[in-house]
Amino acid sequence: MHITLQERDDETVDIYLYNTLTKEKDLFKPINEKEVRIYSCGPTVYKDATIGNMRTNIFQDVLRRMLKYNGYKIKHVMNITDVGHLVSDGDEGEDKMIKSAREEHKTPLEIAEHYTKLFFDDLKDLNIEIPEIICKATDYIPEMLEYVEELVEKGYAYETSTAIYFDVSKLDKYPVLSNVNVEEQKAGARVDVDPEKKNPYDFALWIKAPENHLMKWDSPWGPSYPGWHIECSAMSRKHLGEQFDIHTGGIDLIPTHHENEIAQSKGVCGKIPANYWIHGEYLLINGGKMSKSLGNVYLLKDIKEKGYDPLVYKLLCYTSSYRNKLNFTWEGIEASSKSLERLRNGYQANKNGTDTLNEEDKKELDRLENEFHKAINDDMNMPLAMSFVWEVIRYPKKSPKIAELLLKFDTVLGIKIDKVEKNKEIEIPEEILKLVEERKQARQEKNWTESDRLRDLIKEKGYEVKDTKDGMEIIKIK
RNA sequence: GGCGACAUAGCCAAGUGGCUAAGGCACGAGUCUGCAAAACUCUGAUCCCCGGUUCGAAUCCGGGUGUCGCCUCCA
Repeated sequence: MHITLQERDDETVDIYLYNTLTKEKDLFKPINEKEVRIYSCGPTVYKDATIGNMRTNIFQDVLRRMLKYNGYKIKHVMNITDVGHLVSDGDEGEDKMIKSAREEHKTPLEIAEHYTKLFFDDLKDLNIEIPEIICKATDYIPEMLEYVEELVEKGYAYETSTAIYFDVSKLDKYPVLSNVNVEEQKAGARVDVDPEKKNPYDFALWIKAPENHLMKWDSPWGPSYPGWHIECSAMSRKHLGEQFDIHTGGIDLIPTHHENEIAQSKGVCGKIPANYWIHGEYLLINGGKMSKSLGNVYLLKDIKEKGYDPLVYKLLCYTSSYRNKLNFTWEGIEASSKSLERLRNGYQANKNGTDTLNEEDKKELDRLENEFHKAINDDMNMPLAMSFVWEVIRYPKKSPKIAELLLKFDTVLGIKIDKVEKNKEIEIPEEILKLVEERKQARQEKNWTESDRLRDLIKEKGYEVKDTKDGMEIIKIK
């Protein structure tokens, strides 16, 4: 077996990634042989991140982990948007940060700090690796300004009384990711667009600030602030250069944010910044979209409050491809919760296993390891990959060698397969412990009627007692 | 109105022309155990409908039907 993680060797398996640019699964070849450079559009920190947001972060985490499994080093950049993301993507309305600040009676900075912290708490709960570089938009104002000035110099931008706009008609092709006919769409364009815009699809690079605007900076155009798209272009160029390997985000970012990022990049250097654009699909709630008006917005906190390990949600995400809509239901969470428990039990069984593996076993486990590898490399086919994990879990022999293999799989899965849940006993109240002790006594006396009565009584009080070969196990009923 | 996705066993879901259509959860049967739990074993689908291409299709093409998403805020 070759269960130790090592440098890329002769067992290299090709990686295929579905690329929104080509609409195909493309063979992945990084620009640099050893290091993959990734940029991910991170959160706008004006409200709680939903489990939908987290689904995107989970798929990005799997991408990182899969690449590392293949021996690559990663340079992953994620931005934190703390300015410039307006309520409407049509460059209208107020800044989300400012709106949130007003509503919560805080400063934009306080809002940003608050929600940034919550965001990272969620990542930690989900065992999501933190990107190598995290960058806040407000820390890169000079870089953004420079970028806009370059676009103005090169003739891709123009000034109106309210903003500096990008002129999409200067590009050879404007929407490159989606099939939209700009000419046809012009007729139905929004009515209340800025009449000074040259083309309906022109977007704001830099916005002139009204008198008492909370977040503004000095610029050649007076006190002003950045548009939403410029931050990603400026920060990705700063940290990853004009061209890097992979750009990720949620599927909703395609038509506006990512098209505009590409437009900016093409304007400044004539290139599409990333070779592979990977987008995660939506999470649905009970078959429909998640929205505030339907009252079905869930946070990771909600899952935790029901007593589930947050990693149950991560495992739920693995039941479907990141490119398919995934329907969130509590039934699904319960199913994944059972699965996680069984995976962890299976790991422990192997860790304590004493079977010796013969050549045939090793061959079969090698086969499963290889199948797993092929599955994750095939555009992160986690449902398929999981089927091989289960085959390893169900393997008739139990051995620490197999536990090692499962740990190797977990470098990609990140579900803490070696976690042992023993912490719950701490919370058991005195009263219950007394009943448990009485029941233990009854069992020793083989007084089964009394023993069962006490078990029922304990259950009525909200705890479940199970007899295992290592003694009694008490858990709180959800 | 424009663009797009999806439709596989009770539920979730893999599968992109050809071995007996993965896997998980639930249900049922059984082994084990004082019983229960856990663990383990066994059990289920011809792939929305119609037509076509092909020696051969869940997989390709055409036409339906249905569900959902985007174009306006959202990962």
